[in-house]
Amino acid sequence: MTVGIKEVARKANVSIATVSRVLNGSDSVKEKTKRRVMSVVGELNYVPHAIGRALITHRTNLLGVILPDVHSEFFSELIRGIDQAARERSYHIILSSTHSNKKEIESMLGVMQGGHVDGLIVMSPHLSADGVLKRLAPRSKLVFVNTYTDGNGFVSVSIDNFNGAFQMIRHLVVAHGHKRIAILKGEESNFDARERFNGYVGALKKYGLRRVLELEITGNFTEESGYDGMMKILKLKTKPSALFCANDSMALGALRAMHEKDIIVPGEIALAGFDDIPSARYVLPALTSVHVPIYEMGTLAVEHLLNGVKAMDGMKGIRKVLTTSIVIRESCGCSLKSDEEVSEKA
Amino acid sequence: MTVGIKEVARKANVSIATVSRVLNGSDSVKEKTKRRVMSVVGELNYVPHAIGRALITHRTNLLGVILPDVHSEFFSELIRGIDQAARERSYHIILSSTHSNKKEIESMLGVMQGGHVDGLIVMSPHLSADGVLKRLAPRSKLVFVNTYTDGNGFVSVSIDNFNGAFQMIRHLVVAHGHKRIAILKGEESNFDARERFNGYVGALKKYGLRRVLELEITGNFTEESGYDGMMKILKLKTKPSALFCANDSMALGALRAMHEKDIIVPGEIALAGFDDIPSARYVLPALTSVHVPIYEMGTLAVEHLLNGVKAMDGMKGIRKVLTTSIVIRESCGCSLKSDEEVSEKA
DNA sequence: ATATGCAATGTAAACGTTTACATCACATGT
DNA sequence: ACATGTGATGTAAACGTTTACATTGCATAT
Repeated sequence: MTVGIKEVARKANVSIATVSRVLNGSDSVKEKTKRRVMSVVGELNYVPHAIGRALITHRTNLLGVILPDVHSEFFSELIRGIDQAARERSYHIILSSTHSNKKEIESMLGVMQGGHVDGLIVMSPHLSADGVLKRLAPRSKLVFVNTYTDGNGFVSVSIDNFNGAFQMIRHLVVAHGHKRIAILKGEESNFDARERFNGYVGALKKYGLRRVLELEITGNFTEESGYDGMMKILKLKTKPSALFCANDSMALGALRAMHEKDIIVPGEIALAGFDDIPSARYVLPALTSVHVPIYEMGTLAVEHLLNGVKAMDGMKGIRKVLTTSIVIRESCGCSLKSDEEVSEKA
Repeated sequence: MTVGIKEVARKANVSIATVSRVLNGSDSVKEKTKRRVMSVVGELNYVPHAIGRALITHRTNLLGVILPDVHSEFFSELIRGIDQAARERSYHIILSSTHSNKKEIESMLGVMQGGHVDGLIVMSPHLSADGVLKRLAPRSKLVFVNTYTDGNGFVSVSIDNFNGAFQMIRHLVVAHGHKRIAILKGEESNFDARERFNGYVGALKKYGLRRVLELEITGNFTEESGYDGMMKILKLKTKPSALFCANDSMALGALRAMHEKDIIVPGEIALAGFDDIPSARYVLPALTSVHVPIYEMGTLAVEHLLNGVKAMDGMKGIRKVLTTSIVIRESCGCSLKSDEEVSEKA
């Protein structure tokens, strides 16, 4: 039905080999022939058949991306980064999201082994790399994003959850003098959540504060659970003077709860989040948060996938951790203080 | 390198044809043989090579999705819907976003003609369907999302921008008695923006209000442009009593501007948006907006693509318009009124 | 015993390319 | 005139499947 290389060849009075050579910008083909072929190609509106080509070249120029059911902002930024970097190298991405369980991930890995993609980017916050990938052919090109790679020989890109949380607590302590800081953390099974919690604990320790178990509430990264968690906190006899939420969605929920109960933020309780989602700057008071370079994480993953091929073979592994930065807005109480006090760097 | 059908065949003492039949759940193959083959398949961890298969079946089980650089919430919801529906039919999607110009879209169409995908979903708010697709092979399976399909014979799914806007204006007029309603519209080239503006104009006319040119400000759907637009409005000698923004991002910007200038919302100026993004419910006052069923639009697009194949051949075309609904929150002033007054339905 | 039919399996072509190798025409050096 | 080299092009195998068609073996009917 569609026009193939043969028709082009016939119409241009050459063999299909020559047509192929022209199309692949080969070295040795006479300029005149080249022009003749190209003219026929244009005339017939011929487009090489990617599948036929892929079969013999073993390259599809497709990258697989496997994501969990991740919140919207994170999702779109990551994809944007990946897609952009991929397209610059004339790759396209084949996407599969909302994967929460092993089964689904493995099904996607099937697509991969099936030769449909040249490489794979996997984000699996609940499953460790080793756990999922026992069966994957070792030669596969693969990079993990924000995934716990317990074994070695993996390539991974992630953000520095620990330090982001650490610095935020540090800020609450040294810039504002908080001593009773609650945390709304995520689920234990979530890699990001764990690390952020560790950062919180680490900072407490570092600055001589004791952990108080009743101030450690577990949510599940949804706005809803943030609201619920805050309600629990507000029932405490001695309330915290500050609350750190392991992501912004929960912080938004907590904020809603506090509005409802007429708690003044940051006057009575200071608030800080993590992720720096767009809404963070539009709520009142504007939310102080930890900014994470999601887009960059995406582009970096692609770059590693497409450049660092040998690195994988060597069983060495690469682990790139992108640095986070805290962005100060109103909810932590900085607007209440003099500029001088606020500007505590590093 | 990887294990192929031949090795399976050899190890199971059958021909590759039989292996193929077993794998495709064919009718006639003896139960015993079937088991033997499957056991070898498991043992060798064999996965059929998708490319080889696609070459002869002419099906890749891949759907192409071409999106413009669309705002994050819309983006992720749409993808979620598409991906979900696709996976239910064991398709995967190959995604290409941030396409703003014709060139990029056509490049993606190349991938399509190249046989890599079985169908295509295209969202192109700035380019009309006819305009873009002159060159596409007519047999291609293709559905448009939120795109102006001026010609016929296209399949499209979109949201009812006109009625969403219309109803919102209607609400502002009949429930709150506004007579001087400003609009912050989007760019003329944007299909959604045009329709929403038309809805605004239509409602004005219907309720006997006159258009006032100085109340029609053009933005570009960004928060920034909403802020700027609002600043312009605030410079007017006689300000509007209400403002309708063609999307929520601009409404958020406008809200920020009003906060800054100490304008009370909705007391002095009522506000309404369009899209019902998540932030809408977290800002203060919570934003009244038009809800759009993005997820459903995605699933519907896939269903049309995969079911309504013949419909396309018939040059008839299908045009599905999803209905929108207004969601009342605080920014329009409803919380100030009695429940009775508010509950004006239909 | 031979023919007939059916169920199970095998053989080989086809899908649309790329590419190693072969061929060809021609110019150059002798 | 002949060998040789070179640049341009053609031939055919290969990639990993599916599937139309051929073949085989066996049971049943005659």
